[in-house]
Amino acid sequence: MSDALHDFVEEFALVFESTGTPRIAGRILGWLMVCDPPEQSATQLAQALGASKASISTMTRVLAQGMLIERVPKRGSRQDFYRIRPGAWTDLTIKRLSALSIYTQLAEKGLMLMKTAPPEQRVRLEEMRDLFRFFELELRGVVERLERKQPSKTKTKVGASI
Amino acid sequence: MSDALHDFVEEFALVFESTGTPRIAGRILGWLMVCDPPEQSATQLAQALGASKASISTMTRVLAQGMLIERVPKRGSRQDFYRIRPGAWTDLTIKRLSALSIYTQLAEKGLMLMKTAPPEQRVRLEEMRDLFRFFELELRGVVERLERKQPSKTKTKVGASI
DNA sequence: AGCTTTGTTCAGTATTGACTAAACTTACAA
DNA sequence: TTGTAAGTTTAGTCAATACTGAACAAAGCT
Repeated sequence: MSDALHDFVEEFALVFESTGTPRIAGRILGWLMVCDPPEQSATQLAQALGASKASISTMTRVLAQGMLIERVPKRGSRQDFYRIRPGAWTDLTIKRLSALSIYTQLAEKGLMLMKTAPPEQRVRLEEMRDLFRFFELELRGVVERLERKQPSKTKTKVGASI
Repeated sequence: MSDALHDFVEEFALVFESTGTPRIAGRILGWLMVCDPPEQSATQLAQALGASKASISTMTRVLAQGMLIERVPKRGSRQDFYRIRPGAWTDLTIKRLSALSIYTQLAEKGLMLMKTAPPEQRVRLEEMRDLFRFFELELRGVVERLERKQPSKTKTKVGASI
């Protein structure tokens, strides 16, 4: 693995780390974005990234649960091979954007509690709620346009947790 | 501070914590969204949230730098009063969405490194780049429509770091 | 059966960072 | 000047957690 590529993977990992995932998960993702061949065994990953088998094992599991990577079977080998799941970025980003709706819910919950409060007390939460409702609405449009652009790739699954 | 309100503030803080900010920052924000009156002194915050003056001091500074709250001067008192900055949520969310462009840049940087690689090696990064370019473009539309909706509130400053 | 390769689990380490207490500063008031 | 009320800074504690090493498990090969 070349030095420049190593730096790229590291930067990738740092960006990813800033969103809450452990650094090794980001390294795996970054590496799987550029490696040759695109499928890599756990052992290869551990070697390329200088990480322990233990880390690779747990992180591949997490990433696979989060639908970012997938196990790919390989005839004649009992190693586990992993690769970036097609559509991973689309799904991940839409999932994260959808998560904004939690702020709508928060504002609504707060307004319930302040039912009897005078209007000037409520405006703060009302503005917040309206804003995030707007974003929710806009997101629907974005997803629709994206689906029109790449018919196969957008299949936002629910339940995955990254 | 009522029990239900206390729970709300705590939930608010937890949601916020999941995006990387320390819990007390979320508590301050949540409290400032519902408190009466909407301006609160550092001492009041410390008391209402059961936090140390030290935490309040550092966190109000961070939140103020991040343009989420603002100091409001009060005639005849030398206490510092804070309140939610109008437009805070709008600016914060747009800032976070704009931050997605870092992924475009990541993909582009990777493609630079893989200039000479065969196309089938590059598709992974190309798809990623195209996707985030699409999101960047869409975001511009969203911001535009938002500005039309609330002319005064969207003035996305740069440089603030939350 | 024994050996080797691969991956998983678990206990322990080490680092990060949120939070506080206490000392320090500033500013007003009597 | 002394006292009080507010906020800031700093040093230190505590908890969370990422990561590893080593023991373990499974699965093929000879």
